[in-house]
Amino acid sequence: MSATLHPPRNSAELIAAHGGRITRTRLAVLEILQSSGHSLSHDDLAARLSAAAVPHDRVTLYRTLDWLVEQGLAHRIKGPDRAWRFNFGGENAAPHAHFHCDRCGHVLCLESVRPDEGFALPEGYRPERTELVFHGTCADCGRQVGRNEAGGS
Amino acid sequence: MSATLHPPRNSAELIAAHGGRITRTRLAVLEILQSSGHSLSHDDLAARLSAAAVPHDRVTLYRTLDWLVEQGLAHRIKGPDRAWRFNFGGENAAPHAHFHCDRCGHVLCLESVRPDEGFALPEGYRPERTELVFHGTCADCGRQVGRNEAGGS
DNA sequence: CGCAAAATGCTACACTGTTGCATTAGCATT
DNA sequence: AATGCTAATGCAACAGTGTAGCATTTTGCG
Repeated sequence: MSATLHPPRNSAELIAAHGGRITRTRLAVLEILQSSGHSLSHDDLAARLSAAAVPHDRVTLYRTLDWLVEQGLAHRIKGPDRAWRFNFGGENAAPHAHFHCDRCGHVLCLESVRPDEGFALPEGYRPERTELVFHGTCADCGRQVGRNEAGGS
Repeated sequence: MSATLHPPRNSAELIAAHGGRITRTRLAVLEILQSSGHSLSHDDLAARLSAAAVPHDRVTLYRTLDWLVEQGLAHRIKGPDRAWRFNFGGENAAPHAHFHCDRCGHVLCLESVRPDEGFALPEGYRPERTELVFHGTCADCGRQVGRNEAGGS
């Protein structure tokens, strides 16, 4: 949001730039999100924190995620199940579609697909936000399937 | 499914035609769904059953809804919250978009809007099903807002 | 350092949905 | 109408996801 010549680069700077205090959980979560290729659920995050031996509390993790989303440092996405997914960024993210892979379960952002196409809604409806989600096989899983089929398993 | 000249009309016939036993809960749920103008959650249904003095059990209601969906007699839709919505039909329903009204909270089917438009996904993605949901103000609520604003509240 | 506010870590709870299992009831058949 | 098989129910218990309240700790600042 600020027009500094040196925007914050690392997690600690990012947090501070948003007026938040730098804490163990915020740092770790931000870094995990930044390094993940796809969105992560609360549960995924908790597992990775444990794996990294970062002590944490369920509730604090929920609150940390809420805060990151509030600050525009993370992006909250619906998953195929009842749990939210989170990924890094969102600050400068334009509306985009998502992809739920039926094979690996990952939820991916399709930045290149805009849901704002001109749909003709019935008279009287006033849409303000459009959610577009594809379900199927993602690029990674598609490659694996192709390989297996080619191999003639 | 069957090509009879006299397709089942009432709830009991519908249930029987699908090889199910005719029970209190199934009858009541089907009738409530048929007479509702918008989709209903498990909780909505439970409330209406209570209002109609139809004794019922939480679990049985869940199972009844599962069965109706399985049989194509009902249609299961995601809501804005974590709860599913259900509406009558689905048997001969083509894929269509949905509308979540931010004002009244209703979830509506937009049968006229098809999500199968030609979106250009990145290389390798194989979509099999597309979910298209609009969030905003529905036609009913839009009318009310218009009236209030015109009245100069 | 010392302080105030922010953030944490508990515990407890709410909501949505599922599982297992003994019991009941629908319905086809006698 | 009675019988019997099995679908369907009702109950209790549990699982996953998320929230509320509140005392305690930590952070960052002056």
